[in-house]
Amino acid sequence: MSQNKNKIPNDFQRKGLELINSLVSLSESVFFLVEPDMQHRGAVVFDSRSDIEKQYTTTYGRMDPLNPERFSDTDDLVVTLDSQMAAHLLKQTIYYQEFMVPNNHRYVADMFFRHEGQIIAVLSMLREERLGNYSEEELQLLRKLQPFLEYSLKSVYLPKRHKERLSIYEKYGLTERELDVIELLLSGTSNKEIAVELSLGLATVKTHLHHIFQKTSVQSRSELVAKVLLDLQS
Amino acid sequence: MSQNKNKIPNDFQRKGLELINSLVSLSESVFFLVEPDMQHRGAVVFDSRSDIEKQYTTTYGRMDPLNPERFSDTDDLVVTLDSQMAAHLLKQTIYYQEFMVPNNHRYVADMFFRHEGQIIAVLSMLREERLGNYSEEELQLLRKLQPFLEYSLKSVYLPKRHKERLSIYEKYGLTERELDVIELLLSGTSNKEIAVELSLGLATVKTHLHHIFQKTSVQSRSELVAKVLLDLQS
DNA sequence: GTCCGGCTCCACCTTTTGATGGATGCCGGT
DNA sequence: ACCGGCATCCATCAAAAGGTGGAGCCGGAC
Repeated sequence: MSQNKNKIPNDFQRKGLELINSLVSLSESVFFLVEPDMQHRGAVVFDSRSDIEKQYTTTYGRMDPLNPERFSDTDDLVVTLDSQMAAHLLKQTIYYQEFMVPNNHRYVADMFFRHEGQIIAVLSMLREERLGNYSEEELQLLRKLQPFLEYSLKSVYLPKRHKERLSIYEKYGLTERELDVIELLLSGTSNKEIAVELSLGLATVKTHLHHIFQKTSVQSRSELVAKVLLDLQS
Repeated sequence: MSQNKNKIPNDFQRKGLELINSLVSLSESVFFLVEPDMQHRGAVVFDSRSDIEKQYTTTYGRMDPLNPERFSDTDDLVVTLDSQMAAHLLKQTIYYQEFMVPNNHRYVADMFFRHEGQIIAVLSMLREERLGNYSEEELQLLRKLQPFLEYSLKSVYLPKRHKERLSIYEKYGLTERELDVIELLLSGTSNKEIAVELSLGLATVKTHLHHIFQKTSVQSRSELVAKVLLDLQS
């Protein structure tokens, strides 16, 4: 229904999705970052129920024929599911039966973004049956879009994110993990959501948070958000 | 001990206090706005326990010989307590005995800021006995500082505050009272503190907040802070 | 090897927040 | 005179957040 219901920053991902969706018909699309350890991060979903992403992350991601781990060594810009596997074989897989069918997906194309050979982000485009498969023209268009998106991602978004983490680190001496937590916190994410996003226990999130509160001398998450957001913009 | 422990924006007040404290010796100082209904608002305290301000607001403010209500019709820039009342009389007052003595205050000078004849803010300067009374030279210095502080207050800080309220109002259609609440919320204030600051019941704060959440479509205060703060800076 | 910091998790508890469904008085417009 | 929006307040409940004092594991420093 509505555009999406996602976290506040990640503007880059949202704008990118808007662009793609304005150029090709999709029933759904997802833009996520890939950490060096291949964990997905900060998924922004366009036009979709949000629990689908959790499903994917927890259970089905590892079965995905388009899992970015399988494309680290290639230099494909855009890959369709059907190019990887014959339709009749695909339809026999658990991945197709238990994940794609229930979510009404039939055709998939993934756009990969790389840095020094490593995949750092993926823009996943999903179509239900009635939209038909991606045409060669559409794939060509997508492949032309990829370089600029990759350029922006690497020259604008990632440096900005890195700069913010660095700035917080320098000011408050937070550890890497605490920075992961505060980054999500600053976009208004709840403890439970942070736990899911970082694959942590709720207790662990609270512990990190407690340390963050001490290091920044605040008494609550909203005071923290207010304080740090003002720090960052000045 | 530490500089102060106050709410995040109010930078103007803090900077003003820093200036004053760098020029004259004070044991404590407070900068607050005065609403049209003469309620004090957004007090920023320099070097002090913070509950003193609550004490003043709830109980002793109305007895204060330097209460701004008494100076609406004057054009005094800086007024000392001793200029209003002979020392031996002052020492007999409940205000002196129950408020000033326990808080270790002896000398007071208030700097008033007016707009169209109405007092809109007060910078209150407090000294313990050992610092001695304000000298005529110090008062002259303070009277020279007043015009620039008043200029900055009226030309920079208040318009900025007004602009922010207006911008939030236009975007989300909040009511006046809801704007009061969100303003404090955005500086990381808890519900209880908001209730005290606005002289409201906790229940009322929650009600306003609930309405704000609906109008801004967020599910929690920290998400609201993140969202609105980003709105404002862009 | 030992020690320490960082990361993870746990149980237990209190406080705060948020949701719900009321109630009242006020004011301004129709 | 009535209605709607606003502001105020209430009780009750559930969920989330936060504090405390642990524990185990790891990897690097000493």
